[in-house]
Parts: sequence; structure tokens; C-alpha cells
Amino acid sequence: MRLSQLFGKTQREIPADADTISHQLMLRAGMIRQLTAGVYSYLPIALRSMRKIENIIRDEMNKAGGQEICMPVLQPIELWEKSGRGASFGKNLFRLFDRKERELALGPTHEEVVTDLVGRSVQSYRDLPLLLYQIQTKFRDEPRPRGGLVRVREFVMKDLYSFDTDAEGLDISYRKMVNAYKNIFSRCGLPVIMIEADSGAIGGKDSNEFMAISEMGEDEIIYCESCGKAANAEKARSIKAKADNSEPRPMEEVSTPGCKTIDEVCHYLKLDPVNTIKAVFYMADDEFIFVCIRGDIDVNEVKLKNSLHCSDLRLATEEEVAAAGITAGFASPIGLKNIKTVVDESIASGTNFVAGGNKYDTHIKNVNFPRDFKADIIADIALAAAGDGCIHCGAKLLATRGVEVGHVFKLGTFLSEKMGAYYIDANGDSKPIVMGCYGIGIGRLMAAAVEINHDDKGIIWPKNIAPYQIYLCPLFLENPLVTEKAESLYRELQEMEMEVLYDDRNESTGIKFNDADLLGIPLRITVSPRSLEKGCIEVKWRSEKQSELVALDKAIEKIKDMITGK
RNA sequence: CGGGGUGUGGCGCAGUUGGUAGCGCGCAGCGUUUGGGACGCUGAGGUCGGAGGUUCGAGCCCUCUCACCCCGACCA
Repeated sequence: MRLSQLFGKTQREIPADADTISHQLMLRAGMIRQLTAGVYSYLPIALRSMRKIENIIRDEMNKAGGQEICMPVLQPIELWEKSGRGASFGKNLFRLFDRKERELALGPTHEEVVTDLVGRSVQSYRDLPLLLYQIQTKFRDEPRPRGGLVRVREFVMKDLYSFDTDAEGLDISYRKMVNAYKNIFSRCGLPVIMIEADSGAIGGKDSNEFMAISEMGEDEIIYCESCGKAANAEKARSIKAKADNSEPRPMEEVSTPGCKTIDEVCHYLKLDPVNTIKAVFYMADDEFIFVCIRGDIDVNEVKLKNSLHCSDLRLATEEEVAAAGITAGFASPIGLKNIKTVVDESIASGTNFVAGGNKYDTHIKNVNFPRDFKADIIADIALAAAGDGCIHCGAKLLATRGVEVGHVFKLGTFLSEKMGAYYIDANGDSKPIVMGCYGIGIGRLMAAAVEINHDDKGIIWPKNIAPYQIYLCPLFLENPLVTEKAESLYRELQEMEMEVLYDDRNESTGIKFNDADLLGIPLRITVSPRSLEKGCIEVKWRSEKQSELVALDKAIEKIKDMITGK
């Protein structure tokens, strides 16, 4: 490709509304253009990289036994009503009406369609297992798109669905996918870690995310350096500091004037937060929920939501708290009536806590569970934090951030039962197909790769997903020798099917080198009068500082070796 | 949905007490240049996000509205 003809100019200025590195670099490199919030056009450079990624994914999916299909983006709303997930997707589902006023959705994912499809065609256990995938555009009306391609409303995703006769079969499919995913990310030059993840309200047992470690990532990862276990903070469990565990003593009211927060109470009574009970109030599908957790621990709302089996969870407003008859700042679980109470396990494992007195300026000492108050639900709803103990090996946990580039789920039979996807087993019995689903966001993967592989000059593409392999950069084009040599190199490299971006623009050296660095093509070849005088050209890896002189007659061979060998 | 911010040429920005819309980059032409975003001259390009209002006069003041960005909420 001749750079003079490439659609998508580089630009020097950083666009004002991009503040993640990958977004800035992709805009400056002329790769993407935003149309509206969370919706982008992909220009040739970006598309080439995405096609590379897609083809790596295709290759690994096919190797794992996947068959590629293509399913509709436009989906009848009935399908979503049938699965019951229209409600749980809620406003994230793009909805529209056709001319007959029939309601449709733009697919945010394809479990419904694929389950319907497979349910209609699979009849026997002999038809299973089955691995079907597609690389298709998804639509999700995200409340807040952000970070360039990191979170968007229209995006291309590879989604594979596995169909097995039983849980053992699902385990095998799942392992195949995990293995394929590891290969994919490794081939894309993107270091990822696989972590335990929450499967959401609908998922089955197991779920893992593949995270690219990056400060701009949206997810917090809690991990253990000593045993290597890692989990999304939404899911992570940890060993918390020990609370008092002495013999329960009788309750005792104490005056705590103006002490509304745990910090104030602890300071006033000279206590450690570990020995206090914190009350937090939520609305779960419009039901008021009283949550008790130790003063030193934060509530993990995902865990709480899972333990309540609700679809909507949010903090209660001050008005709602007051309406429930609770004295804010001095709330007490003792003597609660007709309010659903969730107690964190941390409360059950300690004694003699300080809790609110349910009247102003009063707390109660020596509160013990379940002696003094009851719980409707006792569960682990604690947010794991850096510094906690690892539940596997006891070492101190660490925290970092990551971009979720892949997610695998064991769905089980929930959807197949809802959608009527059954098969006949060897005994002639009808059984629901056991499902799994496995996704990779293409654009997000590319953004993560840029985020992780760059320097202050620009992108440094991993070789396998680079839009081009070679940046052919002649200097002083008015010199006929330079032009002649560059043109012949371009021709020869193309004949060898090398991917060459040829900077045939009559620009100054600075512009050309800076664009080469910005675009981040792995190998730069410089043709200039200075090196031609020595009978040489220069080659330089984007990832390295030093260039190397290569004799003209050895050039093609050397370039070929560099591209294929390294 | 809550909080914060920004809308002026393709990009980045300035625009004073209300008085003929400017700068840098980029773009087009000509010339000089060229080993890390060169220089001179000439030129094109703007319903100042939109609507309403105040005023002799609004980019600037008032009201409403829309869009985009960031934090949070949300998020298979």
C-alpha cells in the first residue's frame, strides 16, 4: 500500500476527548473515527489489524472443532421474552419496530438465536457435542461507553457456543476453549491472565475472564503472587483480619454523641473497625434490604445481588432509609421487624461487636449474632481487598486492573430448558442440552494490544496482528536513485507477498519517521542517499533503537529472514 | 440516572466591559528545503452545537434544549 493513497491520515494533535492512550494513538494513527457515542468507523489500518486478530481466532476455533456460522443481528423480541433475558438486559437491549409494528432487538449476544437454531436441528445425542461460532457485530446500549474501543455500543465479537449431552461433556468443551483462548492471546502478542469471574445472574457454575493487565482497565483483579490464583474483585474471596472471639458478654448501651460513621465510633470508643458492625441499606427490586457487615469490610454488591437473586440492586436513598424507620448513622439490626436482613459471614465468625443503637447518639456494645438479632440470609458478601489473606495459600493478596478481552461461561441447561433445546439420549429420554458460551471482543483486544504495546512515539504492534509487516521509508525522493531503489524494493517485496506500507510521500524526514513510529509497523526499511552510497539500506525494528545497515544485494533475503524468522 | 466538564474552520485552541470572528497545525498553489513533525509568499475553508429571548447590535448576557467527554451508578 502506498501511504500517499491510504485512507486515514495521521495527525499530530491529540484529539481533546480521548484520554486513554489506545484511543489517542488509534485516532492519531488514522485508524478509527467516532460517529457517535460508542460507535466507530474502522479505517483501513485498523481493519487490517482486526482481520489479523479474527483470522487467528478463526484458526484456533477451527482447530478446537468449532464450525463457523453467521446468525442474524436482527432478532424478534419474542425470543428474548422466551428466555426471560429481555428483562435482565433491560435498557442495554436496543429495541426497534418494523413496519408492521412488530418489536425487534439488535442482538447484544446470540445465545437465544443459537439455542433456538440448535434446538430445532439437534435431535439425538449423536448430534452432540457441537461447537458453533461466529464473528459478528453486537449491539449493546451501554449506559456509558468509554475509553475509545474499550467499551462501545456497537462492536465485533467472536462468540462460540458449546452444546453437550452432560456436565462432563461441557467440562471438555470448556477446557478446549480455555486452551484455544490461551493460544489466541499468545499469538496476538497480548499477555493475559485467566481469572475467576462472576457468571452474572443467569450463568452457570464456572466462569473465567481473560484479562490484559492495564491501569486503564475497568475491572479490578485480586490476585495472589505466591500461589498464582486470581479473581475478579466481583468474585474474589479472601481471609479477613480476625475479629474478637471471646465469650459473648451481655449487651450494653453506650453513648456515642455525634458518631455516625464507623471511623467516628472507633475513634470515640477506641475500637478497631474489625469489632464493629456496619449497616448498609439497599433496594433490591423495590424491596428494602438491611445489610450487616463488619466495619472494616466493604460490601461486594455483585455477591449481594447473587445472594438475593434479584435483578436490580442499588443503594437505598436517605428517604427510603428514613421510611423504613431507621435512624441513619445509628442503625441497628437488633429488633428489626419486617425488613429483610442479610448478614455477612464475617459477623457470624466474631463476637462482642459494637453496633448501632437505633436511636441518636447511641451504640450497643457486645452485640452477638445470632443471639441478639436474626438474619434472613447469611452469605459471603464481602469485598476482597489487597492486603487480605489468600484463601488458597494464606499469602497477602494484591490488586491490579485489567481489560476483559475474553470471557468463558458454563451456562448449563438454563437456556436450553427455556428455549426448548432438548435431545434424546441413548435410553430414549429427552434431556436439555448442556451449554457453554465463549466470547472475545475483537476491537477491545486490539485496543488492549495498543494500550500495552506502545511508547511515547506511538504504537508498537505485536508482529502477528500488525496491519503491515514492513514500513518502507525512502528519504529524499527527488534523488532518482532513492526512488528507483525504493520502487524496486516495493515491487519485489510485494511479489513475495510481504505486507508493505510504502511511504511514497514527498515529506521531510522527521514527518516520515514520526509517522512510522506512530503507526508502529514492526520493521522499518530506510532507503536514503546516505546509505545507498555505501551500497546499503537500513533496517530497524520498531521495538528497538538501533538500525542496521544491509548490503543492497542481501536486502531482500535479510528482510525475509527478519519477517519470517523473528 | 447522580456529579463534573466541553461545544468557535479537518485537528488543537484564543476571543477583554456586548461593536466587522482570530491564531497554530493541517489543506491547496508557488518557491527554497529535507537523517526525527523545516521556511517564505499566496489562498480556500466558520449557520460560533441548536431554538427562543434581551439589545440599535450577541461567539460573549438570559431561558430552554441537544451532543460529546470524565467520575460514579450500570455492564454476560
